[in-house]
Amino acid sequence: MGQIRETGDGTIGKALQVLDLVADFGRPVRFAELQDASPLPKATLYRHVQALSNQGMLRFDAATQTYAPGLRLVRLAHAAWEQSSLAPIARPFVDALSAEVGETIHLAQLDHGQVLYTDKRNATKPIEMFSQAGKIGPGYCTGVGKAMMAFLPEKELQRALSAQSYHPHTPNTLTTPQALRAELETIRRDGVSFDREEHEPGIICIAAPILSKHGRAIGALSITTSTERKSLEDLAQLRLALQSTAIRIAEAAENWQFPSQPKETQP
Amino acid sequence: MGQIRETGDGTIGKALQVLDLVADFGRPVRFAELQDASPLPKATLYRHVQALSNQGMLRFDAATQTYAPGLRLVRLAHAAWEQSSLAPIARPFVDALSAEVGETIHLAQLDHGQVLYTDKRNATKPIEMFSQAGKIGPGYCTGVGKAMMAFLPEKELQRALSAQSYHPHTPNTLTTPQALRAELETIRRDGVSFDREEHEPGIICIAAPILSKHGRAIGALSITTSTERKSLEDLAQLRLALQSTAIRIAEAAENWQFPSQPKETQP
DNA sequence: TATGTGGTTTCATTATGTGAAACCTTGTTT
DNA sequence: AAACAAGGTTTCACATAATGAAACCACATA
Repeated sequence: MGQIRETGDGTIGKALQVLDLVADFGRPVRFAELQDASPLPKATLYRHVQALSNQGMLRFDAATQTYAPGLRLVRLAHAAWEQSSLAPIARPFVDALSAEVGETIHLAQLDHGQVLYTDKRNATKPIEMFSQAGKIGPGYCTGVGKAMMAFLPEKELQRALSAQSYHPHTPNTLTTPQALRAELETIRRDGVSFDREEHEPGIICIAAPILSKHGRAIGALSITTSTERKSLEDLAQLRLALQSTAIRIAEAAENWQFPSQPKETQP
Repeated sequence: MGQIRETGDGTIGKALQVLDLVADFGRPVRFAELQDASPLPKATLYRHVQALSNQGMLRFDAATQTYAPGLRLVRLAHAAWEQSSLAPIARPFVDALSAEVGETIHLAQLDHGQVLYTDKRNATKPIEMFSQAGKIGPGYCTGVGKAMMAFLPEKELQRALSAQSYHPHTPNTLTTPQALRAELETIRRDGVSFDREEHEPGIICIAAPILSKHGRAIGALSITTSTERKSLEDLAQLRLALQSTAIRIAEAAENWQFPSQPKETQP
């Protein structure tokens, strides 16, 4: 949702701000709507929208006179997903865990204090694509979000803490930075986090961070279920399976060198 | 001032060109590599790469001193995939076809003369995400590419024809615009296209365009298999299933109105 | 210590983006 | 039909912001 990103990278920053704006609408938008939502003056906005459309970053539908994010993004995201996300490395491990526990699995990474889902396995519906990957979620009330925030260096943590909305999605939602910080302390000790119906009623999960060798959270993994199917105690039983998968993903990530790395010539 | 034809859209175009460049490397790249591959002068390139990194469109890995496409793209692509691609609309139909024929299904759209895959169902491996969607392929030697090009208006067709590389991937590849144009003529009559091991030896497919009510190709659908599993004649048997699915997707797309369209909004 | 390669910053120059306002275009009201 | 309004596009004088040659820095390797 309303994602505030530092502007100030000149024209490029402004143009990308426009791109975000269109994406955040979640539906095709008319120019006038963009104008209302953007601080940029009409003419500037117009030219940027124009340039982005020319470039395929936006798609202009002549019939409805609306702009939507363009297909070029899908192409670029393919590269991003393969290179900048944990997903390709984690995939076999996630597959195995999915088969083992038979519940919904999420793989997530932190992006500017928000949770970005980069992979998913659904127990019942086997096929999930961009419809799930690329989705964003809040950090303060999801298992993966809390698991990652718990292992953030103080400076980044502060930024992340203040970037949260603390909207009370359910009675269980943590609604203050203080409460969240206390919870993160516990999570840091335990090594796992729980979502106790904090985001959606009836939905619970257990999550574990994927830690680099320096103890930084590079992602998180979760097992999600509904209160109808399982209890929090049931989920706690899966802790070992979850954590060992998370650790194995971390190891794989550490050893990961991109195919044909332009390394120094070997002796 | 009367100038030579501009290559891009000013600064925005150049920056996106840089983004493409990084993505096309397919692996993390050093600055110097980009410099070699880009016409932009060092300083300009540097600043653009800098701005894109700040903005999360690129990710700079301090350890390896390399740039890779950033996660922000994944988030944006999610929106693009949902709004600008046929995939969400086509999904249930693709599911059904996949279940019916038990072979690999591709959904593709045309993007600047190139084939952009926006969905896939694999008979054997059920899970495919960004690893497949977002991939691009050539237009002149794939079933979906030819199916879509066959229903392009002349002007766009010419551009698409001249955008092809005509690299002879196999002995069966069509290697001239003339040969391709003739083939497209046939396809336009038949309503389906075949890939007769033109892209990869042993891989064949049957594809059908997804046509708008004006006869424009808005996408294509294919059933792919290997010569070991099936023959071209076998694939031809699936023509009806394929075409009826394509038609149903086209209908669904025509009737598609984005949820809560901002039609008239004055109270 | 020299030498080279990869990366960052400077600075004068001007191309480029900027934004108020005028201007079309299309659809609606009187 | 005329008048109006809203949405969208173009103009133009101006100043910001991008440019690119070259200098500079950091850190390797010889």
